[in-house]
Parts: sequence; C-alpha cells; structure tokens
Amino acid sequence: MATLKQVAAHAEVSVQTVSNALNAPHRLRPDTLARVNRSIELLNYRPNRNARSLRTSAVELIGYCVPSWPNRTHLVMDQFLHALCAAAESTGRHILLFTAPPGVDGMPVYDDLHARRLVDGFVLSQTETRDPRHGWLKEKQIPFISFGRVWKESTQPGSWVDVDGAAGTALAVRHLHETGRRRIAFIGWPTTSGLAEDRLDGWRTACEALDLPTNGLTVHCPEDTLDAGARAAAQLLDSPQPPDGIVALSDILALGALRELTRRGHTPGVDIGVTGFDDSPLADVVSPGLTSLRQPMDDIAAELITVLTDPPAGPVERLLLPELIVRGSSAPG
Amino acid sequence: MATLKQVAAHAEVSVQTVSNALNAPHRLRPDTLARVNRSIELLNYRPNRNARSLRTSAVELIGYCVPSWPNRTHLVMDQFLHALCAAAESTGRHILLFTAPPGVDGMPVYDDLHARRLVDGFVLSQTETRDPRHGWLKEKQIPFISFGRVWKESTQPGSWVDVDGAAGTALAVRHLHETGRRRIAFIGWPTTSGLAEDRLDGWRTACEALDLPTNGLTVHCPEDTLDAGARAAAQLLDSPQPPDGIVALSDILALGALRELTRRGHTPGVDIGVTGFDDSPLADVVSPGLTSLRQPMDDIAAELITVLTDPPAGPVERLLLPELIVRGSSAPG
DNA sequence: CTGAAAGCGCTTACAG
DNA sequence: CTGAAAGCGCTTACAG
Repeated sequence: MATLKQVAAHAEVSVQTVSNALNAPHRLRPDTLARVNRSIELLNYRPNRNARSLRTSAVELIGYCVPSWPNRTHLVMDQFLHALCAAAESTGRHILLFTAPPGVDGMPVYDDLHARRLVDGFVLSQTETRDPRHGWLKEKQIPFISFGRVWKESTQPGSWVDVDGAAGTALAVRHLHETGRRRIAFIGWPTTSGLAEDRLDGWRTACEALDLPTNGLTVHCPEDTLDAGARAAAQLLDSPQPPDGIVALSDILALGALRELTRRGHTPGVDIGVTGFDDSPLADVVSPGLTSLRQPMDDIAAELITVLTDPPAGPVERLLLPELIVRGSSAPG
Repeated sequence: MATLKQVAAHAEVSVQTVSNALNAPHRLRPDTLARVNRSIELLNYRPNRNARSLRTSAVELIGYCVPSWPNRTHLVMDQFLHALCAAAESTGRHILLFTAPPGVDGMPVYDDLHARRLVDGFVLSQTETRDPRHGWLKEKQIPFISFGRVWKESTQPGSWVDVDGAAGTALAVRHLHETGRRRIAFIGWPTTSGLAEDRLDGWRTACEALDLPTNGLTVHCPEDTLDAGARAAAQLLDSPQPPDGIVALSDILALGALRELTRRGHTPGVDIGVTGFDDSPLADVVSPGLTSLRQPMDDIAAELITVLTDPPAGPVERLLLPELIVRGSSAPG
C-alpha cells in the first residue's frame, strides 16, 4: 500500500501538499494539484483511515445496536439498515453494528465503544416507553440521535426523529372513508405502549372529524400475531354493528384480520377495507395486497445522520409523515 | 480521556509497562500489575483503538454488505446479523455495515474499504449462483469468508460455510414419513438456482430412500410469494393423486400452501403435513404454527468469524445441518 | 502557494 | 522484569 510519503516523493512535493490536495485542493496551484493527483492515481493511493482518525480524533463511524427480541418481529429492519448505511455513506461515514443488553444494562457497552473511539456517536432505535438510554448518553455527553420517541416522559433528552403514527392512521381512516366506508374499526395494542396510543389517537381523531362512530370499534391485542389479528377481526364482525373498514396498528395484525375475513367468505377490498402499518415485505406478497403505511426510510435515515453529524444548536424533534401505499385490501383494482 | 502516558505517570511506570499490563500481563510482576491496574481503574482508562490499529494495522472490523433486493424478503436477517455481531464481539471485533451495487460493480467498494483500512476483511452472504465476488476478492488477496456457496462452478474461491439444504429437506421428508405421510410433494423454485436444486435433491433422495413416490409431486414457483405457494398447493391438490405431505423450499411458499389448504377446508397437521424452511418469525406467528427448518445461526456466525479471523492453511468448506422445528402444521398438538 | 516539524496514542523489538 | 526510542500514516498550525 502506498503512503502519503511515497506519493509526495513521486510527485516531488511535500507530504503536506499531498494532504492538502486531498483535503483542501483549493490551496494548491492547479498544475501542482494535477501533478499530485496523477501520482495518487498512479500509485493507487488510499489514505489510511486509522492514521487520519488518530490525528483528527473522529472515526466517522456511527454505532447501531442490532436489536434482538425473540418476541417481536422486525420486518423492515433490512430496509432501515440499508437506508441508514446509504445516508451515512453519503457523508463519508459508516455504520458499526454491535450488540448490547437491553435497557440500562447495555449502557456500559455504548460507553466503551465511544471511549475506545470505535464510534463517534450512536443512532438509537426501537425506543421503549421510558427508554433510559437517552438520559444516560446525554449525561455522559456521548453524541446520539433517536429514531423514535421516549413516550410518556415530559421531556426527552436529545434530538429525535420519528414517524407520525397518528397522522398515519388518520390518513388510513380518510382513505377508507373516501372509498365509501362508514364504520371504521381500529385493531391495536394495549395503550401501555406510547406508539399504540399514538396510532389509536390518530384513528379516533380522524373518525370524529368525519363524524364517524368510534364506540365499540376498538380491539386491543395482547400480542402482535396473525392469530391475535384474526381474533380481533372475528370479535368486530360478531358485534351487533360490524365495521366495513379496519385500520390495524401493524401489518401482522392486518394480515390476521384479512385471513379471518377471507375465512368467513368476505372479500377484502370489496366488502370491507383493511389497512396495515409499516408496508413490510409481506404486504406485497399476499393477495389481495395489503394497503399499508410506509415509513419514509430514506428521509428518516438522512435526517438521523444529518442531525447526528452536524447537530444544530438546540435539540431537533422531527416528525415525518408516513405514506399510504394503496393495494387491493382497501381498493379493489 | 486518559492516555497510556497518564496512566504510566500515575502508576509510576513506563508506558510500555502499562501497554504490557493490557496486552501481555504475564510479563509483569504481580505487584506491578496490580499497581498498574489500579491506576487504569482509577483513571478509567480505555485504550484508543485508532492508535492501536495504526500501529498493528489491524482494525478488528469486518465488513458486511447490507443486502437490498426489493424482490426478495429476508426474514431472518436480523437473526443473522445479531449472531454475526455476537460472534465478532466474542473475538473483540465488530461488524462494519456498508452498501454496494450487486455483483462485480460493487467490488471497488469492497476494495476501497479494505485499502483505506476500514476493515480487515469481509463476510459475504446472499451468494448468487456464479457470484463473481469471491474470485475478485481472492485475486486481490482481500480476506473474506462466504456464507453460502457459489453454485454451479467446479471450484469455489476461498472458504465457505453453508447450511446443508439437501439434508434439511431430507429431514423434513423423514419427519413427515414418521408421522404417517406417504405421498410427499415438494414446492420449490426453478432449478436455475443452486439453492433450489440442492433442496429439491434432498427431498428426492429421501423419498427414494423411503420408497416414496416422487413423480408428479414437484411444483416450481416462479416467485417466492404466498400466492405462488397457494397456487402450487392448489395444483397438487387438484392432481389425480394429491399428496398428504408438502415440503416447501421456503416459509413463504409453505405459508401460501397452508392458506390454500385452510381455504379448502383441510386441517394442516391433520389431513396433510406441511414444512417450510428458515424458521422465520412468521412460522411461529401463524396458527397452526409452521414446522420449519432452522438454520443454526449462532454456529454459522461463529464458524464464519473463526475461519475469517484465524484462517487455517487450506480453504474451509463447512456444511452445517439445519434443525427441524416441529409445530402444528405437521404434527397436531 | 509550499514545506519542515510536531504530534495524535499506541505497540514493538531491543537493551539493560 | 522494566524502560528509552522508534515509528505506524496521517493532519495541523506555523513559517517562509
């Protein structure tokens, strides 16, 4: 591997000039720059990142803890990671993956990675209600940005980016209303989860704004499984006034509901409209396709990286709108 | 942040001794070691990784290209990444994520990451039939290990670890046979894919060994969707001699088959046994649960990291057995 | 616009 | 068992 010194010798300039050619080309005379660049090209020179980082004390690496809950499926993780990597790379950075115990027990791992200068900072995701990580990192003055809110706290330490779940479910309600639905139900999780509460709120607010009923039209599923979604749909359909639309908090619940509808001889998209949340790969793989709210992963990732690497003075709190991807489950083609 | 020098001053030894306390503690007298360790503790010293890497020219970082095909769903990626991270961490290493164009177009990205010393080597996965990356990296003498084989080539450059798909489907056939099935069908992909051919072979070999029929019992689906699986199942059920067992190449195909069976009033696990492949999160979230072949992710990851970081003299070619996770779709509880 | 020098924080032979 | 010195490959004021 060629070094700066070798390039300098080859181009007959000092190492400093080569360094400048790379990092501040405007400081060089055009002909010098051209000569140096030719040598760089010829020797196939690539600056050693470690040497640079040692000098500048910036590693251009962002830590991300790879989530692991056996209990919950993360169907869009590959999309998120891809977007995050791409956003980081557009600023010359990369993502360093690591594992850590959940909650506060994992914080020494974060601290260690930062102290040893393996990373400059962290992207937090899969935030929990009352997530302790944000306060801990802020306290230690370790740079971080959160994808997702710490729910049910008066103030959240640090900056965050999130998807507006309430706006999403409201979008779904309005879409179902536009396609003729008048009794739109909500299938969610228990409202101990801030995220569940948020999406429920969006549904309720939108229904009320459209003068649609909400009473007796909510089911809270204890778990995020197809069966739970199916049972919730069954419960709604067995009620005295069954719904003609269903907004589900997740794609899994929505798919469960679709299964129950089909089992009972209903035609999703015709008799009843159904929407999910996340636009997971499954939404496009079932038939009819599942109408679902897509999180704008590229925008989220870009915002996360921007705020983390080039933080403005105050904390950033940014809510992005999900996009409704309409498929057969809500609008027969 | 404390440096080696500060620790040395505090412990009243040379920096070399502190370095030895960390990297070769046996070289120190016990009392010196204790004194140095006390200072390290007190000053909360953490060695700067960049300085170390610059000196040793090993970054302890392993590159992994985050896959992105809009067309295929990777339902177990989070499991794989978690296992890979954990395995890397058990050797003091971490995973660096990056994006690259598929195939040979992406190779300059690999080269660059290695040349700039952002990574020591690569873990390749999502290998394609005739994947060009292996030969390219080998040519450039860039360390790598492959999770997955490069099919349909006489010899594969470099070491690889893979799951024995044929052994897996054979396992599934024998399981269905033991639970009383006598006509076991196979739902797969076109055999242009080496992986598809492998799993088909395992089914055929096992059937023949058990004197079970194979004629007219295979369907090749053009895509990996629920609908394709459902259509394949329909085709099999409509044949003159329908099967009483189905081995599917993927969980998605298996789930599609299950849907079709249920739609027709069959009870999976009772009338007919069905198995999938990958034990994706969905297998456990449907009802009845889907019997599926789990890839031993922890073993795979450990083997990948071991071979990459501590390569034996010759190339390693290691085939690991998947494990059959039995659920209701093949054996009613 | 260009260059000589110091230094980032470690590790590694080597000498004592 | 311990220490003085060189050096990994860069960047950054600073001087010319």
